Amino acid sequence: MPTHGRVTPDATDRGAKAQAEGFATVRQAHESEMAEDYVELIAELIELQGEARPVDIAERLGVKPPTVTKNISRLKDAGLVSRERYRAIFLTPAGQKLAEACRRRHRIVVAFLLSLGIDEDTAERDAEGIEHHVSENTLEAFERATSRFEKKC
Amino acid sequence: MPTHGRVTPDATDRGAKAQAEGFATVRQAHESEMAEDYVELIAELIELQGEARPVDIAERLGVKPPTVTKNISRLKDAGLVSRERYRAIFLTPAGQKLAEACRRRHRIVVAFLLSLGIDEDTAERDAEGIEHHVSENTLEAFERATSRFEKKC
DNA sequence: CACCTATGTTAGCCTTGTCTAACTTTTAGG
DNA sequence: CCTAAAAGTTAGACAAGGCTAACATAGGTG
Repeated sequence: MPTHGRVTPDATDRGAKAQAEGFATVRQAHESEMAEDYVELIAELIELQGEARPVDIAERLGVKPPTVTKNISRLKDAGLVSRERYRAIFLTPAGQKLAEACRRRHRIVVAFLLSLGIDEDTAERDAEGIEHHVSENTLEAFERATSRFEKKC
Repeated sequence: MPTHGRVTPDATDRGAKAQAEGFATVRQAHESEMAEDYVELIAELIELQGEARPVDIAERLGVKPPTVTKNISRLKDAGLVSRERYRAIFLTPAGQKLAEACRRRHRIVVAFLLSLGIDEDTAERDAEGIEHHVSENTLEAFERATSRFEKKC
């Protein structure tokens, strides 16, 4: 018997273990967020301007240039970007693949929020945070729901 | 005229400044995540077992006890919990208020995901990450959409 | 009531991601 | 082609949030 005032889990308690796994998932997502945000932005900049330079990345991320230098070198170690000192940044095949997945996810989340009637600024802002925590499962549900809403259902 | 191969922002570019603000918002959300997760869980444990003890918090968060000790002392500094050494943890009025807001948000996000046809485990998991990045605006849209779906619209 | 085990804390380390200050390289203009 | 400004890097600091190892306390039980 439990020592304290502990009771059998009731209906609202999905169990400590499941909950712990959920939090672990969130912590893991946080670890890949930096990489995802960078490659997504790099892909965007290459599309927009032909190349991604640290100064632009810093401006759009709202961080200072040294932060970008340090993080880019981490991405290089991770095999996501290729780059030589003082030159523009490019994505490796692995980086391109990740960027494409992130951009797809981002597009789906934004489109879904817009279909809910949320204004564009809010949709973009919230999507930036939400996208890293959406499972493939949920993403597909978003896609289905978006078209349902678009059909004025 | 821009120096490089830079072009006038096209339709898909919402501007560097807006984008930077979005990322700043996400970074700010990350700073309050720890506090929100803890107070939410503490409230849950108090409801479930009458008190919140570090060992249970650690188990449910999936972290080790020393991590809980350190973070609880941060929350105490922030005025969200009250507690004496070696005793159970309780929420201050400020902590209770925050916990209530978090639990409401959590409930809304979960209910919304469920209404989309997502299974319970996935809904709980994704909600854990998503809830910290949902603006009040979006939260209200979720509420509206949930009832729309429940009406089998 | 003394002690063993659970629980809790302290100390110290690590990684991530941010910053400022100072230095280096590139590059555009005269 | 030389030089100043813009861009990039390095060095070093710091806070957050994890961890392990070792120590401290509280409380139920023999």
